Amino acid sequence: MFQLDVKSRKSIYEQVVDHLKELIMSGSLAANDKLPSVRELSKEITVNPNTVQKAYRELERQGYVYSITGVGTFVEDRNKIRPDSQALKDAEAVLEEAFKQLLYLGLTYEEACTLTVKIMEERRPSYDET
Amino acid sequence: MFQLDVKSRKSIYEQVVDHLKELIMSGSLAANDKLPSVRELSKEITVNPNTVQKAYRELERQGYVYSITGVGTFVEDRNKIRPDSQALKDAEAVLEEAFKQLLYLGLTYEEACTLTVKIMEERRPSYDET
DNA sequence: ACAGTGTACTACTACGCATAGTACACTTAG
DNA sequence: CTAAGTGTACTATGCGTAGTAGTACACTGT
Repeated sequence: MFQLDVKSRKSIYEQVVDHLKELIMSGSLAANDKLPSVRELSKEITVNPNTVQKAYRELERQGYVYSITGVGTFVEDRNKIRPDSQALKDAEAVLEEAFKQLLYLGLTYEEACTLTVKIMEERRPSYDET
Repeated sequence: MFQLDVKSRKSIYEQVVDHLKELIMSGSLAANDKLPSVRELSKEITVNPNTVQKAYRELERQGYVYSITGVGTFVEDRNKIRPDSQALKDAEAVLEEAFKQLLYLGLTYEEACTLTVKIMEERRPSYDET
């Protein structure tokens, strides 16, 4: 389903959350698709079932999936996912921080902007709109 | 000198590093300015001297300051600071990740771009070039 | 009935952060 | 020279989080 990066500063469950978010928001996983069960995915990516469950719980909390006891975990309709205002603020802060880091490294303002625009351009075709 | 955010996910020494980087790269601290001593700064922001020393050591490793035993720690000429290629790659990765997070939240590509540009604009006048 | 599912615990380990304390070499001011 | 202040380098300890391991229970569908 996806690969984990052991060298990442991100914890495993965070990586799982982000990977699944990407699959959902890019349309690779359609609404009401069934995710692998906690035990199944844990075997596939060789981590503890608890770690996967923690990721699923977080995804449900944020509204990306819904779970039915005894049945499975399913993808929420991505058109129903509205930007949570607090999460958006957090994401903005991370973005601003990242941009500042470029300046701290010694790049000029113009260089940093050029680089940022380049990164945005590279993400352009990946996300189709409905 | 600056304030710490106890609620931040960032560790204290990382916050110290980033704050000092900002002061250096923005010109608030001039080349060869003396930083507070390890013990002095630790008292001011009420943290352990070891924590401040860890931050100073990291800043020296990255080339932002230089230390002289028995004398103090001083600001490096910010024009001499060249973007370290590995650090630049890391910063790019963080930036890309942050941009992706905007899309995961349900923003359209255009909305995410607009927001990013806005954040860039807000940082424009802060950094004077030499 | 049974297998598979989500869910919820406890216990344990490993690791990084931060604190606390000590020590040493060096420099500068007196 | 002496003393205070500086950077530097350790050890030890407490703490929180992540991850693993194991178990248990309620529910669903065949």
